[in-house]
Amino acid sequence: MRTVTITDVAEKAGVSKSTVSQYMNQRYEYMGEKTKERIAEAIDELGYQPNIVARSLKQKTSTTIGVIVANIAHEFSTQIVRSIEEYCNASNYHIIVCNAEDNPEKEKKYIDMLRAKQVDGIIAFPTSMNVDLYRELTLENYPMIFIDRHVPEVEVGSIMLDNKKAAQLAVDEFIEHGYSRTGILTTSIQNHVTPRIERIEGFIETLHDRDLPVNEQFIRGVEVDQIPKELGKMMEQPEPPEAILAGNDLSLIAILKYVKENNLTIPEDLALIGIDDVPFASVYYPELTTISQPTTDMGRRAAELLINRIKGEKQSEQARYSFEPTLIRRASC
Amino acid sequence: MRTVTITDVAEKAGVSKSTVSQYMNQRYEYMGEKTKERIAEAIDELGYQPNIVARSLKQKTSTTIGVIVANIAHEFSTQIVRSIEEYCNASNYHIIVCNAEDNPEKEKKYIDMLRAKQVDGIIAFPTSMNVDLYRELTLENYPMIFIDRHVPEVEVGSIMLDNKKAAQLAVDEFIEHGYSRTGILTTSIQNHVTPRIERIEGFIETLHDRDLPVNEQFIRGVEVDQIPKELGKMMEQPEPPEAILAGNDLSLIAILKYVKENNLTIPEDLALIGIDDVPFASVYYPELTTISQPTTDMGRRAAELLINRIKGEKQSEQARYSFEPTLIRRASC
DNA sequence: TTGTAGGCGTTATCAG
DNA sequence: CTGATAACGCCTACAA
Repeated sequence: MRTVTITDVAEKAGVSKSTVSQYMNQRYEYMGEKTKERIAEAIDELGYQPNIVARSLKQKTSTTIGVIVANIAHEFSTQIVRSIEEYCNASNYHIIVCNAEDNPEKEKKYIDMLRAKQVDGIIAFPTSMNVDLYRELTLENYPMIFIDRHVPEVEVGSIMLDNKKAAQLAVDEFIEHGYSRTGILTTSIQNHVTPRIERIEGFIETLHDRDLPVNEQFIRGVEVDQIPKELGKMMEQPEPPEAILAGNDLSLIAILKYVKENNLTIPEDLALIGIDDVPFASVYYPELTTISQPTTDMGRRAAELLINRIKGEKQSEQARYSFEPTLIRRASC
Repeated sequence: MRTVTITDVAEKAGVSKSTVSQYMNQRYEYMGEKTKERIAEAIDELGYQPNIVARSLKQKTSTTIGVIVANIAHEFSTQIVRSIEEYCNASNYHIIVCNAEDNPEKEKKYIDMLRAKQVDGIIAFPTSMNVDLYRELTLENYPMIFIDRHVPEVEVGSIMLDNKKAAQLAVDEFIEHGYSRTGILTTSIQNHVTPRIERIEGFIETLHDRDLPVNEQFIRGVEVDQIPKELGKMMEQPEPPEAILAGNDLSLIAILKYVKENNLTIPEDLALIGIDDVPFASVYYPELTTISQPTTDMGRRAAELLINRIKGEKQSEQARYSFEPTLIRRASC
C-alpha cells in the first residue's frame, strides 16, 4: 500500500516537512548540500510521490482541465481532443474528457462536476442551451475557451473554422467545374449549431455573390439517418442537383450511402465535396475532394489560450480566433 | 469568485459544519425537518458546491479513473474510450485520458501522474515495456484493467479480442472463396503488441489446420508508411498473393492506397479483408468485408470490471476476458 | 438530533 | 538555511 507521505520522508531524512516541501518545489536556494542529499536519498528509498490532491487543496489548482465535447462521434472532435491532449501533456496538464452528446443537461452536469473537481479551466464545444451557465462562469472570470461553436451571448474566446469560407471554397469549386444546380446537406440544424448554420449561410451568400440561383430545396439540415432519403427527394426533382456539399464527415458517409445504393457515378451523376478531410478520402473511388480543417492547430491553440489564461495572462474578451479551411482538390468534383 | 464552503452554508443555516456534511451525504436519518430545509435553502442561495478535492483528500478516493491509450490514432482506441466514458458517466466517474503513443516512458510518466492524482484505478492499453511497474501496482493491489493487449507477466484482468479467431475467420473466408495464396499485413510488430502477434499466429495456425501452404513472404508487420511498399514486393512475386488480411484500420487504408495507385481491382486482382469495421466499409467500391470487434462491449466491460473492483469486489486474478470478433461479409473477398 | 475536535497531505508564513 | 504552525475544505468519531 503506497502511503508514504512527506512526513515519512522528513523523518527519515531527519529534517522537517517544510524543508522537504521546499526541496520538492525546487526551492533549494539556501539549502545545504548534505540536506539535499539526505532528502533525495529518503525520497528514493521510500519511493515517495507527492499527493497532488493535497497540493490541489492547498493551492487551489489542479493542473487539470476539462474538455467537454459536443459529440464525440465526429472524427473532427476526436482529432481536436487528441491535439489538446498533446499540448496539455507537454505543459504537464491533464485533461478530463466529457462527452455531452449534444445534450444540455449532460453538459450542465459535466460543468458542475468539473468545477467541483477544481479543474483549472474548461474547453467546450458548447451547446447553445446553457447560455446562462456559461455567462455566469465568465462573470466569475473562470478560464474557458469555446471551440468549433460560438455563443454570441457569452464573452469567451472561441476557436472557430471560417465556416463561410469553407462553404465558399466549395461553391467556387463547383462553379469552376461548371455546375449550376448545387446544394448542401448536413446533419440536423435543430439545435442551432454554429458551424452548420454558418456553412449553410456561407453557401447561400456565395451563390448570391456569384449571381447564381439558390434552390431552397437543395439546402437541408436533417438527422444523419434521414440524409439518404432527403437526398433522394432532391434527386427525384426534374432538375436535380449536379453537385452537393456535405456539411461534415457523417453527412458525407450518409450521402455516399445513397450514391452507392442508387448506382450513381461521381462526379458525373453527382459531384461531391465534403467538409472534413476523412481518412479514406484519398483511397475512395473516385478520390474525394474535401475541405479540411486545421484540427491540430485548432486544438493546440485552444489548449494554449486556456493554459495561458490559467497562468494569468490577460486576453481580449470575446475574441474569435478564425482558422482557414483548405480545399483539397481530388476527383469527386 | 466561487469560494463558498461548507462553513458558509453552516453559518447561514445556523447549524454546524457536520450537520451540513451529513446533509450533503444523504444521512438525514435523525435530522430535523426544519434543519434540512434551512440547509437546503442556504445551499441554494449560496450556490454551494462541495469541493471534491477536499473530499478526495479525506476519503482517499477521487471518483476518477485514468485511461492510458497506446495510440489514439487507431479508430479502435477512440471507440473504446468513448464506450468507457459512457459507462463511467453513468456511474458518476470521470476519466482522464492519456495518450502514450506507444512510448513506454510517456506511459510511465502518465501512470505516476495518475497515481499522484489519486485516481481510483487505471484502464490501460499496456506497452510491454513497463512490466515491472505494472507488477508493482498489482502487488499493491491497485485496481487496474488491461485492454486490447495482454502482459503475461502481470496478473491483471485483460479485455481481449479473440485475435486468433479473428484471423481464422478471415482465412476461412478466403478459403471459401477459393484463394490459396494468402497473406497478412499489419503495422509494426517491433514492440510485441499482443493483437498483432496473435493475429499473425492465428493466421498461420489456421492455414496449417486447413493444410494450406504458408508463404512467409506474405506475412509482414511493418510501419504503416512501409505497407504499400511491402505489399508491392509481394505483388511482384511470380505467384503473388490472391488475398490479404489487413491487421487493423491503418493497415487497411495503407493497402487500399497501394491498390489504388496500381489500379488493382478488388477482389479480382486482390481480395481483401480488414480487421476493424471502418466507417466507410459499406460505402467503398466494392464494399469491404471486415471483421469487427465489439468495441462498445469491450469498453463497457473494462469500465465495469474496474469500477466493481474499485468498489471492493473481488475478482479472479489473471482473468482474460475474451470477446468474439464477427465477420461482416461484404464484397471485397 | 446536532456540535466539537482532529486529521487527510501539502504549502505558506514567519521565526529562529 | 531550517523548522513550527496554521491553514486548505471536508469527513468522522465521539460528545452533548
